[in-house]
Amino acid sequence: MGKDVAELSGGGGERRVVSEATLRRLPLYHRYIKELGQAGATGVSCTKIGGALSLDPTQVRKDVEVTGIVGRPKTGYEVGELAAAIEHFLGWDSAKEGFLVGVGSLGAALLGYHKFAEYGLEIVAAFDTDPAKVGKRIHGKYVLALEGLPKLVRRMHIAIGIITVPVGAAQEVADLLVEGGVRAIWNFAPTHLNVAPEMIVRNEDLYCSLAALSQKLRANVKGMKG
Amino acid sequence: MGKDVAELSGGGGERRVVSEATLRRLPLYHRYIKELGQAGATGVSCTKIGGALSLDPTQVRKDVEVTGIVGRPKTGYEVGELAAAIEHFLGWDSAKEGFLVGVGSLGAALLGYHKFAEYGLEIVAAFDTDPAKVGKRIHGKYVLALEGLPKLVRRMHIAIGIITVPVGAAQEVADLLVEGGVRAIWNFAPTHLNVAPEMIVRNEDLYCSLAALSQKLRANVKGMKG
DNA sequence: TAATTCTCGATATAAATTTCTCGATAGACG
DNA sequence: CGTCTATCGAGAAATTTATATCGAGAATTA
Repeated sequence: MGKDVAELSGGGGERRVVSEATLRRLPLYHRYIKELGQAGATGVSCTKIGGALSLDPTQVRKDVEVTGIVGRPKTGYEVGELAAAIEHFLGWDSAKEGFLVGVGSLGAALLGYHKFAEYGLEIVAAFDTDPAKVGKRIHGKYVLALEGLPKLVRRMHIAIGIITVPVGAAQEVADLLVEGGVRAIWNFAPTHLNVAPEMIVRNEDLYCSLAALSQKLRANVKGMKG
Repeated sequence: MGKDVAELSGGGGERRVVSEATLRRLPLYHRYIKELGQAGATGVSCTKIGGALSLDPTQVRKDVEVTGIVGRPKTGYEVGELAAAIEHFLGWDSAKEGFLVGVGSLGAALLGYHKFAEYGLEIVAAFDTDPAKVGKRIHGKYVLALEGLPKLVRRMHIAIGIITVPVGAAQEVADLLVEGGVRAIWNFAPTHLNVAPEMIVRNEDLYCSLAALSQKLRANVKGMKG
């Protein structure tokens, strides 16, 4: 249940399975080699990437391998090629459209993240129940009433729903998004969503993150005392 | 390098190592049993938790075990006890103070998350370089000039630094926080921070998260086609 | 042109995590 | 009061993930 892996058809038609950990590291590599490219470099090696990001070179190589790119001994990879390979693998070269629901402070902040477009996501509209917000534009995106959500999702073939509503409304919104036919949900509400298992759900739970940090801090203190 | 585990002295003085994955799941359990408690329930079983959160019951049991709590067969755990055990284990019962640096839209949104206090973090002040923001109050928190940051961190014994500045300024801010003596950094800037290895750094990289979602979506489409 | 060095790619090893299996015990029920 | 069921707790197995090792090929240098 809930294996943290993703399947995809590889270049030759065979399928590969990629770990969640790899998926989280690939964007880091991409960002780094982009910087290198802007600095004028043309080649990268896994050793170099690993050194810059405090990671094991072997691991970098394994991660990079899943994109299907092949490097050359001594040289490594060509910066542009590797960047393109990662972009393609992660699906950034085929942007998907998304709706954001819940224009609170976090939702509004996300609407301002215009760089999402570079990462395969274009937020085309926002939704809220607050009449004071409906009809306005925030960071250039129109805020619409929640009622029309499912129909619009279906009509516009929206693939991604972003939930930035309070906990109490999250499940309801998720249901509306699923009803409309989104295939993935990016959930910023700190709660577990009950949706069909084939739905792609990604929980962005700040409290969970904080918990991990908090625990490490506590363990750290105890460790110093003892 | 970078083992994702945390040590802590257990109840009897021995040390346990907890995986990052467990650390991320514990808050989910806590939230669920809190809901149960508010609904009037007094007892929970791992089976029940697992069922509600779509997780394996055995895994829930293993996770819960690290808090040191002991359950009773047939009954499970007492709701209040389990909640308290998780809270203590995660360090939520001993709040740490933090500074937030970078009062952009995301930073301002985080300043409004008053619930952080329940999770062991109290943001006591914010910092920014923008003179138009300095001196104002946002969500009740004062915005101060960046210059005084290290001194104030040291004087007030601030443990946590939250970075919500643009990428270009992140490393610089991290250095200031470290200089002041914070022990943990919660980094929302999409970049790798170079700090001493004993520092606790938690990266909250939305683009990486989005990448994972994007890739799964792409893999999903391919899978359906083929 | 040959030696050297660096890095990829594949294989093997080790570690960690999740899952499974087995008693043991407490509560429910007749 | 005895039987039955559900759940904990602990140990073992299986799966995943990360790390280390080795050989081969390409660029640099002498």
